[in-house]
Parts: sequence; C-alpha cells; structure tokens
Amino acid sequence: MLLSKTCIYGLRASVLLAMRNEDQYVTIRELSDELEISFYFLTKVLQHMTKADILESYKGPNGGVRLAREAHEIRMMDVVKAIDGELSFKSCVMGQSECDMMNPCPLHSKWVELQTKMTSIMNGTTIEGLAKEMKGRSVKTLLEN
Amino acid sequence: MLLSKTCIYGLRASVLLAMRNEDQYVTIRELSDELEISFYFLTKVLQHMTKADILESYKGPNGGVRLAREAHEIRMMDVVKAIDGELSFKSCVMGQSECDMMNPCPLHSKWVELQTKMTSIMNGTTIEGLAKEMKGRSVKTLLEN
DNA sequence: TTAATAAAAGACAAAATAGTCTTGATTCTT
DNA sequence: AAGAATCAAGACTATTTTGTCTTTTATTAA
Ligand code: SF4
Ligand code: SF4
Repeated sequence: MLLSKTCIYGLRASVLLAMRNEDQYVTIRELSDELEISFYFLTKVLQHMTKADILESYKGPNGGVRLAREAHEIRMMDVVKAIDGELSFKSCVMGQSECDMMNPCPLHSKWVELQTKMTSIMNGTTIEGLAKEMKGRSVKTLLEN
Repeated sequence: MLLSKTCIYGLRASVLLAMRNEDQYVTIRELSDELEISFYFLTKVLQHMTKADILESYKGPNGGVRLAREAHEIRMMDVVKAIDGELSFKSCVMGQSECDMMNPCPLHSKWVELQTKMTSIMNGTTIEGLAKEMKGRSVKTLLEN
C-alpha cells in the first residue's frame, strides 16, 4: 500500500470540499458523514492539513473548515506531504531509510523509476482536477473503503 | 512503503542463498547473522517460503534451508506473493479492496500504470539476477536497514 | 453575559505489524 | 539408544497505525 489511510482520508475530504466550491466553512461532521469516515479520526487528519496551510478552520457556530487556497493550486502531492510527511517521498519506495548511494542495491534504478512516476502523478494532479472528474459521482468513489 | 518488512527479509535471505550457490543446507542462524535480522523473526518468514515451495528445509545436524528451485527460476514476484499474499497485487495500489470497476475513481488509470510497472519489475527480476548484481558487495546492501 | 457550536489538543483503546521466546518434532552423530 | 542440532509451531510482547472519546478554547447568537 502506497499511501496511508490517513492520507487517503485527507485527499477525499479535500476533494469533497473542492466539489462544493463554496467559500463557506463546512463542518467536519458534515464531511465525515458524507465520506463515511469516523468523525473523530477525520478531525485528526484535517488538523494536520490545517497546520500545513492546506485548509483553514474556524471555530464556533458557522465554523468548520475550507480550502486555504484555490483547488487548482493544491496538488495531490501537497496533501500527501502534509500528512505522510516530506520524507515519505525522498526515501526509498521500499521504505528503507539510509542507503549508500555510491553503492546502491540492484533494484535501485527500477525503484527510482517507480518513484518518479508516482511523484509525477502526484505533482500533476490537483484537487480541482480530481474534483472535476468526480462531479456527478458519489465522493465515496474516490479511493473508497 | 510498498513491501512489508517480512517480504524484504524474505528477499534478502533468498538472494543470500543464491549467492552461496551451494546445494547444501544453510542454517537460519547463519542467514540471520549475516543479514543482521532477528533470528526468530527470520525463522517465521522462511517458514512461509518453505510452505510456498520456494525453499526446502531440513531438520537436524547439517540441516537448514536451501532454494527449492534454481535461482533463475525464482522470480522476485514469487517471493512477494508467498509472503504478502496473492492478493496484494490484484488489489488497488492504494490498498483499497472493493471498487466499482464500471465506475472507477479518477486516479484509477494512473494507479494501474504504476501497478503494471511494479508487476513487470517483479516478474522480470529473478533471484539469480539479484544475486549476480550483489556479487562482491555486502548482502546488507540489498534493501538494507 | 450566557448558552450553544465547532475545532484543537490530548488521553485512551483497538487492530495490524513486527519481533521474541518456549516447547515440540525430526534428524544426525556417537 | 542418547544427546545434540535444527526447523516447526504456537504463545507471548512491543511497536506502529488506526480509531475513539473527553476536555479545552474560540466564536457566535440570544
Ligand atoms: S539502494 Fe535499494 S534499498 Fe537503497 S534506496 Fe535504492 S532501492 Fe531502496
Ligand atoms: S478505482 Fe481508485 S480506489 Fe478503486 S482500485 Fe482503482 S485506483 Fe484504487
């Protein structure tokens, strides 16, 4: 599995926010209901995204969360980095941490290809892009389960 | 992380066995010492591989494990399937289980590309291939850590 | 100013993964 | 036959990830 569940939840929530295309705050309860994710857990996930300036939050009545930037300015990569961390893409696809790059393992070049492909997908895909493709579908369809 | 640690340990052990290029059994203790993996844990991992007919084991003095087939007949994929299970490659790269394929999510086609690439790497790489490239290096280099 | 609303923060619980150890079953050597 | 070597199997522990709940803080509205 490439992305953690945390990460997938974050993506789905941001796509849902983008689909609404409103400036108003949406409560996390509303998001968790629609996505059928645990409210408590989603709250945690979105806190990361708020800290990473992908979302803005507001407390109190009529409060909630909303995208901090235009949906077309938020790349999938931004969400992934905000949640799984900067490192998750600098390190080996296999999850290894320290390797002697002067003497890489026999799989290195192939893994790098994979990594490159994945990176380019995530950089080339914006939340807006995902949201557009989702129009007319249930949001559950985005990385459901 | 794409592969579990279990899986990586299994790969490393089988490459080490292939590098020895002997017909004799090698004790798990020897393998775990050289790979610097917990002996107990490696034992578990290799048990899976023995059940999957990738390794043969023999008890008692001069016993141990050895490759059940020629190293060039064992694909990386065989090891991965034996340990992480058949399903780990039929399912979504994202780790999702059930999706409506008539109505896939916006990322599906791109994930499939990734999956295809990964599958072809694993099918196209044999234990012998890895072992040859490792000659003259420390086996620790294969997916070290 | 008080009560209600909603996120933030932190404590707690459950599940999945990784790792350790003990006992039992074979096989060899003497 | 006895004892040592070695894998098999299962119980047990530790860590990480995922999920739940409670308390605190900020904000609005009456
Ligand atoms: S050398 Fe191998 S283990 Fe190290 S980063 Fe490259 S692919 Fe990963
Ligand atoms: S539709 Fe999306 S979630 Fe489902 S298998 Fe394809 S990529 Fe994975």
